[in-house]
Amino acid sequence: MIRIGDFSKLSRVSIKALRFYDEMGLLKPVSVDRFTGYRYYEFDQLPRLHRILALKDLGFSLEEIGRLLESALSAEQMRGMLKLRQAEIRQTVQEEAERLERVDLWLRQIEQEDSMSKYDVVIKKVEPIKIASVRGVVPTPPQQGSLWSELEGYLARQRVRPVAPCFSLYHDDEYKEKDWDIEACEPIAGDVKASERVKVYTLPAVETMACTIHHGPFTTLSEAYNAIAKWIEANGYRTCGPGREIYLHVTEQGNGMVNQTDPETVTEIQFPVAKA
Amino acid sequence: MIRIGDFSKLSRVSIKALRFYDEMGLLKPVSVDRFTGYRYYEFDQLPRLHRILALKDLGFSLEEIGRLLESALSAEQMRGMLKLRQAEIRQTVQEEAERLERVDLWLRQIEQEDSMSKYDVVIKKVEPIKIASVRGVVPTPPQQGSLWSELEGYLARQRVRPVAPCFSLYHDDEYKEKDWDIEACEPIAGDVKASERVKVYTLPAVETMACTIHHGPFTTLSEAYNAIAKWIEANGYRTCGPGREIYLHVTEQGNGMVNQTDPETVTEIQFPVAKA
DNA sequence: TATACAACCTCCAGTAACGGGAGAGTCAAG
DNA sequence: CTTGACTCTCCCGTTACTGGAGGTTGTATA
Repeated sequence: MIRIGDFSKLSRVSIKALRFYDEMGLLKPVSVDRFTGYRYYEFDQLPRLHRILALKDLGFSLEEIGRLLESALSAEQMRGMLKLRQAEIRQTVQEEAERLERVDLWLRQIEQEDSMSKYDVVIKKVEPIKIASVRGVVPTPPQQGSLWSELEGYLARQRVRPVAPCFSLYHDDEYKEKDWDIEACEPIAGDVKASERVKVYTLPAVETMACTIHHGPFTTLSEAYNAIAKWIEANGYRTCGPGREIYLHVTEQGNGMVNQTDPETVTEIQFPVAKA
Repeated sequence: MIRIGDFSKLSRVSIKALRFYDEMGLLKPVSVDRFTGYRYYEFDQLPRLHRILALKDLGFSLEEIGRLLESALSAEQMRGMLKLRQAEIRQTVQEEAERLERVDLWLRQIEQEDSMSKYDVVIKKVEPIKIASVRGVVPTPPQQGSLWSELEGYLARQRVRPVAPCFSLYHDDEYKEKDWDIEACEPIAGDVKASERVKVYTLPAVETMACTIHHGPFTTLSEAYNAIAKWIEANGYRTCGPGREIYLHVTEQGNGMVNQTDPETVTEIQFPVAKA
């Protein structure tokens, strides 16, 4: 019978931890004085404690260790837990390696530009979204006004209100000098009739969407595109669908046209991506 | 001015998180209604929030992000933090890779023996320890009794009490058929005079000590040695000093000699190791 | 105008695995 | 009998939030 302090020294496990393992049911003292509450351990409990430490070392949580220590556990079940743990660790290693890549990219950018980039790219998950849209080919992006007039006019006649910021989908895979395939999209709720020109459907969720925010006039939007393209390539992704340009905050000129040069404009650029 | 719910939808950051960032001082709403407490945000706060998310993605804690967002931060300081983070991630990756090795070893052992090994090896840090010792060459380990008689006799005459379990140091690097160089050690406190045969000194701390526990008679101790040797090799370590055999719990026969066959004996085997 | 209901607020509890410390009781030696 | 080392329980703090209770506020509809 040894007291907790000595057992702690023998095992080099802190008293606090031993009490915690007692409470968790991982390692109960062989006896506890009913009046003083003193815990008394035995030497032959050291192997069990050692096993707890070994399993902790493999990264199991104490709860998992509790299950692993149940005597009724077969070698087969143990194998299953270990295989699972193996997969989890592999996952962690990969995630950390990717994170390291991203840190490296930040560092390279600071070296290059001697300052921090204006643009921060993050991966987000995007929910499915129901939209009404008009798609067409226009010479260049700033000339997509006709698509928007068509869409907004239709929705106004149907007395439909948008439920989130509108955005454009850019369907061309490559950069083009002219003739862009653009879809003007307006998120909606409830039932809206489609027409020949106006489609109504739900964009599916995107698990890995690379996103960045541009704060400034549309005329400088290309900087944001450059930054996100660089990020996507440097992090070993590739785009796998049309990019979105979300108009979070725009101002209008008197004539109902969007102000292309307002410096307060806020736009989000999104690209669905996948590991290359 | 947008309310928290809309800001949350725009940024795809939960309301709870936004309130938390407010509380942390990472992202204060541009205005808070003094009477209702409602938080009001602006579109141009999205870039800052995006930066927070990007830094979080690099694995910085919110506190670190707070410091990184201070406008007075130079590119040089930013570089420093990033370099530091880089080193931390590299460390994590390596630790996880080593952990993966250990899981693999467990799995291999289960495959081989179709059950779990009796021995769990863990790395521990061992504090410096002051000892009195007698070192000598004996034919085989079970015949080290003479060393112990000499040491215990001397300590008894000096009226010294041991303060921790006694142990042997095995100074031979390789396995030997006969003539083992063994040091019998007794931890002590306070000042003890040395003699020609009895040395008194402090064993230095060992940062990485591979430890396992043997529960059973001394006659089966070799199993523990086999297990720990296998573990050390499989995990890419090598021994870098004399092994310790710590007698945590022994019983004596009537004649004052240690009982070599008591199944309740508990012994710990330790080897200082370093990455090969 | 009344009312429903969505949105917002603050505060509290819980998460994993303990470490630190308070305040009180216990044990062994001198 | 006293000192000092040891032990007990209980509570708080750690991270980055999530979930929920209980109470306001804002807006849309009947």
